[in-house]
Amino acid sequence: MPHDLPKAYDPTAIEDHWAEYWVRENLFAQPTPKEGDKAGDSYVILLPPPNVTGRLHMGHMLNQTEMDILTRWQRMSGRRALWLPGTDHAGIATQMMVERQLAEEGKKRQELGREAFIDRVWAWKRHYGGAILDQMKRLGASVDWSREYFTMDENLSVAVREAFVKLYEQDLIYRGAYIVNWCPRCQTAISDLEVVYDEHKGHLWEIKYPVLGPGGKDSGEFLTIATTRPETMLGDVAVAIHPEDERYTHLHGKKLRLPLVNREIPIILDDWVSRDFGTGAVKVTPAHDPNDFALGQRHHLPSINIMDDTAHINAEGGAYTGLDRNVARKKIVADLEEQGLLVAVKDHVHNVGHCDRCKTVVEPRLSLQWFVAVNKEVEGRGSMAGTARAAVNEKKIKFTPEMYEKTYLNWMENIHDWCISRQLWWGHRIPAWECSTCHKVTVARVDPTACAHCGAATITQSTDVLDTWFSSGLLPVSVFGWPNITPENRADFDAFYPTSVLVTGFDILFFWVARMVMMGCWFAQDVPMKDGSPRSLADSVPFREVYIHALVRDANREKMSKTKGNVVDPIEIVKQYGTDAVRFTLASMASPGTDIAFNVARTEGYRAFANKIWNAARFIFMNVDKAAEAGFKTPFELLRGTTDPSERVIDGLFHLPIVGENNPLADRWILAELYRTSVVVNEALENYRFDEAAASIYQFFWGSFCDWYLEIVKLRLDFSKTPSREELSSRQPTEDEEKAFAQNAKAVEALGTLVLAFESSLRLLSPFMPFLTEELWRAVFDGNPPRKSIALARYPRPRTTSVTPAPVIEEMELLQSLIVEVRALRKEAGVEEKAAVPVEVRTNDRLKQLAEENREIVERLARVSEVRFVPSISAGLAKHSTAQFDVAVVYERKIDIPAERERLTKEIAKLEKGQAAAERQLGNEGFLAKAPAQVVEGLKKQHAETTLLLEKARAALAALPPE
RNA sequence: GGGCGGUUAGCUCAGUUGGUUAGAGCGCCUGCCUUACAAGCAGGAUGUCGGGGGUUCGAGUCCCUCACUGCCCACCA
Repeated sequence: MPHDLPKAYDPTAIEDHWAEYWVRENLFAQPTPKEGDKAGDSYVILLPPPNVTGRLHMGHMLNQTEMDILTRWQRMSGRRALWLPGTDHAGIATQMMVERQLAEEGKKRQELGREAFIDRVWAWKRHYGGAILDQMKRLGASVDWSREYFTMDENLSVAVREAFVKLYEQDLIYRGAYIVNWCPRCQTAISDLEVVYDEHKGHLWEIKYPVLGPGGKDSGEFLTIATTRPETMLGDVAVAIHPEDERYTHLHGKKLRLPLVNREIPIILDDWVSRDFGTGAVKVTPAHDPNDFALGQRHHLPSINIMDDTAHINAEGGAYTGLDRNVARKKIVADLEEQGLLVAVKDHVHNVGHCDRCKTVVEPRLSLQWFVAVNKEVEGRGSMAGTARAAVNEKKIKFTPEMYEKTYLNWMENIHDWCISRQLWWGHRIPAWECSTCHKVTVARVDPTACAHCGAATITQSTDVLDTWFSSGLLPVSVFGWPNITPENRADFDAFYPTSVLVTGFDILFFWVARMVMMGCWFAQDVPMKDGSPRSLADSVPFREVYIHALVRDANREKMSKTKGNVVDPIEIVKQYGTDAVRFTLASMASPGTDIAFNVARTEGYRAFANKIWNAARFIFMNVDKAAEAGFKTPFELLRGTTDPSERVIDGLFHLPIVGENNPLADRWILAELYRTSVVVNEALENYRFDEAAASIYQFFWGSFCDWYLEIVKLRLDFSKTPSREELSSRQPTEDEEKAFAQNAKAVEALGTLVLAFESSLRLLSPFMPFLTEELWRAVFDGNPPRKSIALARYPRPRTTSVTPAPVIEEMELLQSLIVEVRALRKEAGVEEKAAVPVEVRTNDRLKQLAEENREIVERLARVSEVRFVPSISAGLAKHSTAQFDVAVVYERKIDIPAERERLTKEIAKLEKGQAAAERQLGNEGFLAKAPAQVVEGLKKQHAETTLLLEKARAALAALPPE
């Protein structure tokens, strides 16, 4: 029995089932279009690939919820929707994970050797790498699993290699010795972006270096330098001072003796030195500081690297060789002090860079690395960064919120060359071979056997791998087949590139978004359009829009972190409240620009919403069953209006329902509200206003459909007196039975609208709450729906957005306000909840007619026994007034005079305030002259109403008997 | 040091190109198990829109300024 629903909605009872069903049936696969396929705009989203090592966190869930809403909405709107999932091999993160595993076995990766280690990582990936995608499946993400990618897949690796070789050929990739950020724990270079700075209370050590006199002997004079990293002095090759620093003019051209090392080093002059900082004299260590490196280049100084890969002092360090950098620092400071060369130790707060991945203090260090020259111009096509700037400047990529456009451009304008080599084992190995004969480098698409320069076979491949972001930066082109775009093999690329929107957090704006724009534009521009014409910048971008969403924080706005222990595990919350409730929470809090303070109180509220929908369904199904028992059509038949299962008929129903002018007010009203809601929701989604869309659906379903429509429709849902078919075949119906038939006709009509409105509401809600709506939608069709999933039905989308059927809504609102006023009066007069009382209404003809036509509704919803239309409300009755009517309940119990006086006094005060404000404006000539006529008219009307209400309220107060 | 946000009800947040007397959810108060739903229904209270100044007929909305707060970028040893 599909209609035998439990009283409370239990998400756990249905979610796993549907999640599995969607995957098993491969419902969201978007196959490669074939020649001759119906053309339709594609809607493509590339899932920002989570790390294979990842576990799903709230940020992922927000990100995925937004993408899923967009994709489901577009798919239901008839577009060729593709949401493409995959994972990132995450070089450092994954290597660390496996190293840790090895450590537990007491092993090191070096013991295994490169090949065995990589095998081990693959094994780890096969075993654990799918965890995060499994979580995604559980959450019902409507991705195309048949296209799932991994950044180290064969085809994607081919793309990486092609990109590297091509950039090398274009002279945009070079190898060089530069200062890079070195993580001694990960033992690799990392890019500037992977360094996070923390404020650190350290020291500024002032050390005096002996000035050498003639003959290279100590002159007895000293030059005092200041440093935060005394251990690097082992690599000093000079001391720099400002050329105009008068304190040191006499030292120009002199030399110093580097303490502890006893190396003779020059004093050099450079404008870069700040005279105000420290002592105005800077030690120069080109191998361990980017500024010093630049100084060294300018002054042609040597670089002395004093540390090994693990930040221990190397052979250059003399007595300190083999010491860890921190130990060396202590020892050096102690030794200097002993020699009387330590002048001062001052407290100093400065920023210290840490490895983003492992939080180890990074060491700026000179090393041989590979770089992408992002600013270098290539003849005829500008630079990579320049192209990426143009894409945004020329609005080929649109950012939401717009302000991120500025952030992006600002970064792109100050961008430096990108260090892409990593000294790791796990990743795409750099396709460069060094020749030990001629020492030149061979870069090739196919593994070479001999040096391209001298022909010698003495070549070895670089041991470095590429930055993970190099491969993920290529994803938008590589997942659709690049670089193998041939006439026979380009359908995916033509259909799906550029992708529609990138949905992501700002934390990877530079890491990933910016790199995709650079690489996407650069490589796609070389792929001609299908008709052979050159590809414009607009068609080269990797995505046409970027939607940047908020960060999910905890309920106290704190950033979630493992160390703080405030991480909310989405899977746990989902188990507790249901996926749909969590999704709805995230959607409704996802207003652009602000972070989300995730609060389970909201989720509780949306679980209640899910329950509300569930119970509305129970109510509807209860009546459907009643109707069926009485021999009326099933909702399936009602919905189709025919049993013809042809596509056209089914398609026809998947819009918004309409009812005729003769249907009761409530029917026309609820469909008008549905229409209005669907206008708002579609528009909100166009603009990534998930919050607005969610709020609008919530308000419609709960506030309009349940609170009003269901209550009203109950009056007509009467199937109880239906004579059976057998009975009727044998005799004429009696008079009572004739009445029952009439009643039944009304009931069937009511049920029809009810089911139509409900079915449409489910579709409207479906992208937000896919599980609940799937379950209920199928139940609407008695388990035999016209589509395999609600996700494949049509999204309610009005044909025009301009039409607002206002009169119906206005009439209904008038009726509602009458009911609300009566309810309030009842409460004030202390009428018992169950008692039905007569009311007196003084009003105009319009409301009188409306109230008479809908008398039953008023009576039921306001618990009224009789509506008396009177020329004026009887004396002694407490009344409420609106601009349209006065109303009072006829109830013998005495008015609570003090309470009534208080209420009226408050009301009068409020009205007076409003009246004064309106009069001030209307008395203002400037306002009358300059404000639009419609605003002035509105205010005049408002003022008239306020004045009327004020008169009524004052009269009512005066009429109150004294206490 | 440079840049970008935020500050609206007890809490979390909406509030479109300035336009009538500023909204929602949660929480709170009162009364109800009214046979879809107590995860519910009905009614109710609640705001110097961070401070100050300006522009305007009109400012939560635009401008200036101050305060508090968050983030991003840079990395002066």
